[in-house]
Amino acid sequence: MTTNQKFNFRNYVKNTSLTVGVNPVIFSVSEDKLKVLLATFDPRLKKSLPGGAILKNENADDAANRVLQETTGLESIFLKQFHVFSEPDRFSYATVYNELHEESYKPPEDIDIPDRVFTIGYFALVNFDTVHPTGGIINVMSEWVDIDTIPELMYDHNLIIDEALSSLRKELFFEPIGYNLLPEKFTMPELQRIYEIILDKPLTRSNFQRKMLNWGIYERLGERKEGVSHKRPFLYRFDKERYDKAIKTGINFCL
Amino acid sequence: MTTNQKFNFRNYVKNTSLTVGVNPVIFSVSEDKLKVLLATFDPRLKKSLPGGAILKNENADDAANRVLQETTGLESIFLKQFHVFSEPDRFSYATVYNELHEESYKPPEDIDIPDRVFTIGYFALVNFDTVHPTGGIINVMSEWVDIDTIPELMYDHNLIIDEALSSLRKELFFEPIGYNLLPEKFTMPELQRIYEIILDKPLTRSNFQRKMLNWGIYERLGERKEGVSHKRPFLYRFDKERYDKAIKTGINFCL
DNA sequence: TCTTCATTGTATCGATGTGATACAATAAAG
DNA sequence: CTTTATTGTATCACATCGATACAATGAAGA
Repeated sequence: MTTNQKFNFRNYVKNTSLTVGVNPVIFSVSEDKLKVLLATFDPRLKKSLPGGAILKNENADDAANRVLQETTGLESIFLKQFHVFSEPDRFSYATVYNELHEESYKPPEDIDIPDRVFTIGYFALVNFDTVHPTGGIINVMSEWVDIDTIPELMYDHNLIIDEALSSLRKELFFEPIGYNLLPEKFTMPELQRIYEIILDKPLTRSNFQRKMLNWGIYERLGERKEGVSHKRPFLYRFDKERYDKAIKTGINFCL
Repeated sequence: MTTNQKFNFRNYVKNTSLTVGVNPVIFSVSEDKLKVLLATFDPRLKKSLPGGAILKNENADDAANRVLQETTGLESIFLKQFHVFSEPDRFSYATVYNELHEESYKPPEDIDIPDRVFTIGYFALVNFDTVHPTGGIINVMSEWVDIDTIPELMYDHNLIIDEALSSLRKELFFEPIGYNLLPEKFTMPELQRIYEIILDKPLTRSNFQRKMLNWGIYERLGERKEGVSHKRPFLYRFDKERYDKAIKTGINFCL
């Protein structure tokens, strides 16, 4: 235990102009593909993730939920913070202006433009069919893009998506979150496709079904799926009560 | 794909005075207990985690490493970001001044004091014996405290420690990080105690040993531990090459 | 020197879980 | 009525797991 010089506020280097924002990576599955919602800020620029600054009275989760709501119209869906991106030069409005080929960049004098922006990465899971993408507040429009064909994005947003996907895969080991990508009622084969698409590898059908049933967190409904040209699969629903009970007795969701 | 109003910088609410910092939760094991390094900023105040602001040319990892170095003298040890704490009112210098019972708080006029501080939580694993705690730059001193007897801390630092411990436990499933708490050469019973202490539950000795050997990431050295009044256990060392190989072929580190 | 005692390395047993395969049931399409 | 694709479930061989047993060992104590 050693004693040091006394703290002095002057030792802090103040970042003169700083913003902290959020960037949700919004995943969905459609047409057998994992998709991410990308935003267009200006058609002349590269695409980017949806995002926004954290406002005065918000915490980070509030901000992420707000951006999600603005962008997808959805509330209270699966949303999880996964990483902060903090490189000093990760963000600069000068870059944006240069890409717009506006005459040499000079910051507007009556507006505060941050020198530095931290962003907190979130990943969200939504059911494709319930979303009607809008541009939110700050973007012109947004659209779903296959995870395999993501173009070069603004700032470090390609990195953010990579990290989001790997965090999503990790999270599958701790929480059975796949059902968030499906409608309320779903079949086992549908759930299996979700896992196969996220993990990008095939799973054995009978073993997958056995494991899901053993978890005991899905309620088999009386009905079966209609309109299929073969044996009709059962419909299931995620059962929060059974899930809580399973958690208490200690279950692991490894595949 | 819908079109929205054009982005306007004025829609951003600028946080007039903002700091982003880091708070490493530094874990070690000693005397069969999991310990956390706590700092004292002023003896009249509650204790807190070590921490500091992210400087102009640093990213978050740089800052966390710097604080760790300032506090423990150690470099390049296990350090991992786990969560951002962002409540609007989580931090206020006014509170600090009030606790000091200084006459009604008035911010110093020549110094920038942030209205709001975000902090990025890190957890670190260090070998107790190699650390000689100092107060770092901003604290008077620091000391090890048992995880079971953490007192009420400043700000939201109790919450940060709780989250750090649960993140540490999660991480054990993905990476065999326990050895970071031990000296370079260690025995299997020593490693088992680390896991038992972190997970706070007993493990069966023979099965633990079998599993560790099956992972094939620890090299058994020729020597055995000396000076024990019973059969001398083998010494092992974490083998980075074997670890990388095991990762490639896909291993899971569940206990 | 001999005995005691705590601890370690390893083998083994039955129970449980896993991957792979098989097969009957079923519902629309032809 | 047959064909075809898919589903629910059973089963087999094998791996892994928890629990127990036991010989080996090295210092401490008699």
